[in-house]
Amino acid sequence: MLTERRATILGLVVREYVQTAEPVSSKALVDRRGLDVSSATVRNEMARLEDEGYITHPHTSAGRIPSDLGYRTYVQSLMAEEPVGADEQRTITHQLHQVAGALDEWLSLTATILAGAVGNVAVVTRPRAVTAGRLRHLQLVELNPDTALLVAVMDDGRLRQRLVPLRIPATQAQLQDRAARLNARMAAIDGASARALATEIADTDEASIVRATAELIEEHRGAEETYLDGLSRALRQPEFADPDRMLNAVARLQAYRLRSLLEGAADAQPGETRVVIGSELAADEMQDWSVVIARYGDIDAAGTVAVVGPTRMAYERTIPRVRYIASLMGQLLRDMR
Amino acid sequence: MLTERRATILGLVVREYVQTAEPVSSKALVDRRGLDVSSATVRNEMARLEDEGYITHPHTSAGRIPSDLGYRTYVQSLMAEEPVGADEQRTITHQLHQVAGALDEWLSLTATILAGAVGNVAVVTRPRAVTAGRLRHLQLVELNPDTALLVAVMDDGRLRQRLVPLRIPATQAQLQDRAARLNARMAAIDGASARALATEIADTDEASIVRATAELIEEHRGAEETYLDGLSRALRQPEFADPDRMLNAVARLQAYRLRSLLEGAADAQPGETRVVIGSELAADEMQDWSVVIARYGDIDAAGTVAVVGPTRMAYERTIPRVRYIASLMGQLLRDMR
DNA sequence: GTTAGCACTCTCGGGGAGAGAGTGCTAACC
DNA sequence: GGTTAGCACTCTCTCCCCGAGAGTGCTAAC
Repeated sequence: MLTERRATILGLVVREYVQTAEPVSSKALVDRRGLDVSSATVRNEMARLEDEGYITHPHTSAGRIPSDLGYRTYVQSLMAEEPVGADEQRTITHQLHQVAGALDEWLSLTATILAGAVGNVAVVTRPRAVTAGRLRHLQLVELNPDTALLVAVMDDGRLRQRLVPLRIPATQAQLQDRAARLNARMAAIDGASARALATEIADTDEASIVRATAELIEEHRGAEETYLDGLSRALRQPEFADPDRMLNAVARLQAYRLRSLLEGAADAQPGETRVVIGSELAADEMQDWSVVIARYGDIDAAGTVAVVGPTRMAYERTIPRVRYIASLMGQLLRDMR
Repeated sequence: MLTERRATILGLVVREYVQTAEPVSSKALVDRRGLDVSSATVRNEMARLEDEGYITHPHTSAGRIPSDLGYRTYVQSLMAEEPVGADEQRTITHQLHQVAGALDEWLSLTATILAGAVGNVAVVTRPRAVTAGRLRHLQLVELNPDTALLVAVMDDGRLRQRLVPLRIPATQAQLQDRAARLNARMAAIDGASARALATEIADTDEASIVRATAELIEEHRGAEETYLDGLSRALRQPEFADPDRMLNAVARLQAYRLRSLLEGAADAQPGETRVVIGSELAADEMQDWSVVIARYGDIDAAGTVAVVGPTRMAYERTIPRVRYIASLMGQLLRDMR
């Protein structure tokens, strides 16, 4: 059972370790954290905490390090969140409004801001419709008489483009007409229906346009765009002092591998912030990592904001900042509509 | 003066050092590279080569390392390019054709392929029109009665989008008309003219659409999209065994810093491959790096392909591979039109 | 239950010492 | 005169040892 005093000590161990990255000794807690018991008492309590699995030992004569369970307990019940101060809020919103207009720049900027605020790697995914994969609108632009550029606007506001060769040359006006006709038949169509429609159409060029659209819709369903920043900052943390570990970290934070980390929050509601610590992560090779993750948006479209870093992470700072940025993004997304 | 024998020795030193990443001793050259003179003779020649600045010494009792001048001489006159074999060509073209259709995926794939082929970081930029910054076509899509999505197709085939709020609600049909009208007035317009045009227009909504278009055109002029891959592979090279150096490398290969490296080839012709070695790079902090760079495309639109890595680079492999990929991309680009 | 005291353990950094690798030079050789 | 064997010399690299220091766990006293 975690008595009040042991809980206090566990909290102090976590805080001290997060700050210094050194194993925490009983003496350090008494001296630097103002515990009013002796170091011997702390040692006894630490031994209990270790028995119960909250902290560990790198070796006999070293201080204590929180275990995943220790961090989990800390996050769940010991930690006091450090609110995002008024100044910091102002700075963040100010930075965020620098690029209003282009969604992709905005997302990449958000990753940069969040990474800066928490000193770790930040990941932001582009908002996607939950139902994602329907066409909102298509356009045809003449590039030359034999080729049209097909531009598909998807229901989440993203664009996809493809070149379509034309058997029969067409002018821009003709393409416009054709696009209008197709839009009428393909309102909010999904990939499968578009593919079915393509087979019914007699006109070769029109069929190939519809087929290309179907492909674009299907491609689009699977694609998740992620924006990442803060890698080189995060690598300065002492856990990566060893070149092998650093190399591992770089290799593992390639965008396409992040997907599995972010999946854990696919079912989270906007407003909810999740923390996944060390061994709680499904990926075996990420046992030293934690992820703080939130969804933003609403039923129409939602994306993910996350911070990824070593388990030794300032959770009390990171969690409210991820939550704050997620709520800001939700708001901005609503404003955009 | 570089006698024939000294040139041979210099070439061997470069090859051996590139392969082993260890300072090259006189004995190693005789034993492993089959020179038919004694190691003492090689030592004499090496001393001369060092006087002339082609190689250096990390310390008294260590072997020799090529200097930047040594590499330069090697690349310029000693090296025999290692051609891209038929198998390798087939593999590359096969991979490249996997994603024909979507330009951005194609570029990112190209970076991956090139990085794999040379074992270093590869960078590819999206082709841009030399005259870049003219509008090809604009489209308006209704999102809701008060907001339209402005999609601009630029003369290099890239898309830019922006939300435009509407004072007076409009239907898709009305937007279509308006787009057609504006396209007629704004054919191949550049940013400045578009901006001027905006002031002449009375209709508030139309003026704001034109203004937004002007902004998109101007944004577009400056933006260079770069695709990068191979970082974690390159970091495995022994020059990054030291964590500080590795960290530096990661920090420096952020896309936005690469721009200055690639600028050196802005005036290169497609087909030409340039090599910039160590101190020849303008950036002081990149003295240990080399860049092999080529332009691809033609007068209408051109982009850059480059490999970035330590000066100890297999130039004879890298150069032909960069050239080959660049020529392939030029070809594919032509096919797309 | 708390604490002082103390033996014990483990790490970390510094200091040789020795091995090994290479060079530069000299003198002999072809 | 170029080439080479031989050798002294230099420098690095690795291993090992040792002492200092940090911390713990336990015991006995409070």
